[in-house]
Amino acid sequence: MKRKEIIVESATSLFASQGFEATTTLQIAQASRITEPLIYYHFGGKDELFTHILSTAFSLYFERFDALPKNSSTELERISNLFKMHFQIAEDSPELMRLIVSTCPTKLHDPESECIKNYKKARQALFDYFSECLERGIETKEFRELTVSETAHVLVALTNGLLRQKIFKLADTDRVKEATIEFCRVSLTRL
Amino acid sequence: MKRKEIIVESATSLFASQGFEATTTLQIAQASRITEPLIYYHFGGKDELFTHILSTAFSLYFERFDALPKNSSTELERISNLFKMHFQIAEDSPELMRLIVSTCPTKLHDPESECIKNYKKARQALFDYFSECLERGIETKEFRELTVSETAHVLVALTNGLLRQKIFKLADTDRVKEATIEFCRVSLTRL
Amino acid sequence: MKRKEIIVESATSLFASQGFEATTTLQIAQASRITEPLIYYHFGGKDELFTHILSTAFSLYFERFDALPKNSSTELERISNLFKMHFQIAEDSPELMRLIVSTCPTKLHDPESECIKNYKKARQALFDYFSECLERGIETKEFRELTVSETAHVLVALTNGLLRQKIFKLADTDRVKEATIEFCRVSLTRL
Amino acid sequence: MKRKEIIVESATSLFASQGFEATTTLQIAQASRITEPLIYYHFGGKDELFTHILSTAFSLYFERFDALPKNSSTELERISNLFKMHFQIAEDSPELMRLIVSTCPTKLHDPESECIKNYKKARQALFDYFSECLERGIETKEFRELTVSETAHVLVALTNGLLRQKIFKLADTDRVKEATIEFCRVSLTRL
DNA sequence: CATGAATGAGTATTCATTCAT
DNA sequence: AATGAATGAATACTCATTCAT
Repeated sequence: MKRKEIIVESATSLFASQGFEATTTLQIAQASRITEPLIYYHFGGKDELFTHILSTAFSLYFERFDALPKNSSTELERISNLFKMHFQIAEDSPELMRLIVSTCPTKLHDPESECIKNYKKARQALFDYFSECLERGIETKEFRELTVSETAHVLVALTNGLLRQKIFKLADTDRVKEATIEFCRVSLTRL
Repeated sequence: MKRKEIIVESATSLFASQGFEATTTLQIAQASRITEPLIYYHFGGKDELFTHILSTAFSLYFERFDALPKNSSTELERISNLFKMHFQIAEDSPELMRLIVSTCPTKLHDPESECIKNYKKARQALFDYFSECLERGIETKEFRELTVSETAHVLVALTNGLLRQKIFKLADTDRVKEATIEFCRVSLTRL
Repeated sequence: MKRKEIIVESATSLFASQGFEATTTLQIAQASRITEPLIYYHFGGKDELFTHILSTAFSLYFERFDALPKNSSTELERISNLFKMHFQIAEDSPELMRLIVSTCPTKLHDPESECIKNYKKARQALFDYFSECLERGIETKEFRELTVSETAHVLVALTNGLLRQKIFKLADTDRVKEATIEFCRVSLTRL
Repeated sequence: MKRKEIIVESATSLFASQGFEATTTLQIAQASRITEPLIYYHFGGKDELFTHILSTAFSLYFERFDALPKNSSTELERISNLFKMHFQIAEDSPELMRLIVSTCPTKLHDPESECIKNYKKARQALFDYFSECLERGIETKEFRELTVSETAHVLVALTNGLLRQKIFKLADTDRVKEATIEFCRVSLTRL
């Protein structure tokens, strides 16, 4: 593996576990078994390195998001797909996801940061996805009558809560995944 | 207001918006219009001050939690009460709640920290509360047959997700509150 | 002597002999027998410390300039006074003068710097002083007919050249002072 | 133009405007559109590059100095020639001259440096030239009786002051040149 | 209760320089 | 002749903390 990639890996791991501020360039250098200036040579600085990693994380997230099947036999299946995708991405790239869910809030005071822009974009994508599913589901009588926007917000919150639970290993997730889908199925479908 | 209290207020605000690491004792001192040594006189240091504030935050949380009515006519109402309590506390003490939800994850690597202990304790309390409600509800046929533990985890995740949504002002929350309760009502109760 | 003053002294000496860029905060700290952060406590940084010293130097210069007797029996005496003043100030405060003549040019590319502003102000004062002397001298027939502005520029250049000669100890200055006055006397007066 | 020459040009410009210390090899490389190691390939390092440029500057200076006509009808003309030569060289090679007059003083603390050696050599040449002119002029009664050595120092100072004035564009120089020669003519020649 | 002065230990960053290719 | 990658040594500056008063 190239040294540039090693730096990214070490830094991702450190940022994810300690946060941006608590991670020093020296720690990154030592974890990568290189010297500090090389970080500057390849990435220009701590901030840029962080931004680089974060944009990788978001790219991965949006990639997975876009790869979701556009059409399914039922809207419940599409909702279920989204939940599963989140469980999966948290399993595949726990550190990158952790970076997103736990480091971004620290930077919320700067609404111009790439971090926050992507964070909001992701939230919006989630909201739009759920809204569309709900609307279509109601139209086709798959779902009961419900307030689309509000319920979409509930589902977004649920998704985020579950993602955190998984990332921070706060609960056995496999069976929770089933329960989540069942929970939503009952709530959304007519009977 | 006493200077000691002023320090606590300024520090809470700074810690909540910037995080622990990014907040300096100088910032706290300037925001409080006092000098740095006074922080040491009153609290012994930055860590102690943070711990002090955080324990206040958790005290407040557990206080509200314990103040929830033990008995209600229905278990759904008890669940509803818990949601409402979270919406309320996020409204009353946004900074303290923000401190809990966004600063604690940064400290997760140190499982011995007071922060993490309380965080897990709070999660457990939430889980136990939901578990009890679900069990009782199933017993009394108020709720349908469902897997208690898993569903409790779903409800915990939902609660956390909603709390974040409220704290970071990511959605209009009043109507989301109603939608949440309705969402759960339909999912949990028998038809 | 207070530590703050010690820092100023050491820094002046180092800046004067090595220039701004080549002088490090560590050198200043060691020469002052204090630690680096104290420089930041008292002066805010290397730049501010330099600016502080430089403004002291210019204050001293303008003070001496303003203290020159406004009226003399002859204009030649006034010109002579100005030369003597420069020889004197270079003798009394060689380091401060050295700072002005050798460090300012390095900063010429930033025309907004306090350094350059003062440098130009000093040049202008010199030019105005000589111009006035020449004008009056011509009026009273003390001096021959000559082009005031151009000759003033010559005298300014001469002053600067002499100041440098003295500061950098490039010539025995006592007798040069006499020769300078004599040189100008012959050139300016009629016969 | 060869890359080696481009480096010299860029470096000259940067050294002249910012000084030696404030100029980095990276700046030179970027200004030359080459990479840093090439500087080392061609010149061995920053110091050597600087020395190379400086010796070019002094070569140019001494060349012009030596090219001055050895004999003239009057000594005043020879003095005038020297002044004119300085005005001319400052016009032809402002950056090289600027390097000499403003960078050398920074290095004065190291009397062994090539820079200082040349600087003193140039001063001495100037002094000798003026001394010879004055001596001969007195002998031939072209000049009045005056103290040769001291007056030579005055003329050296004047030359330096004028050179600076020109280099740093502090005065309109064409008419100052005339005034300088006239100023000296009146002062030196018998009535 | 409060502060001015002071510092040890870091912290991100820069710079001249080297080396393998 | 030229460069991408890499580094040792330094550099300005920060921070939590202490202490005498």
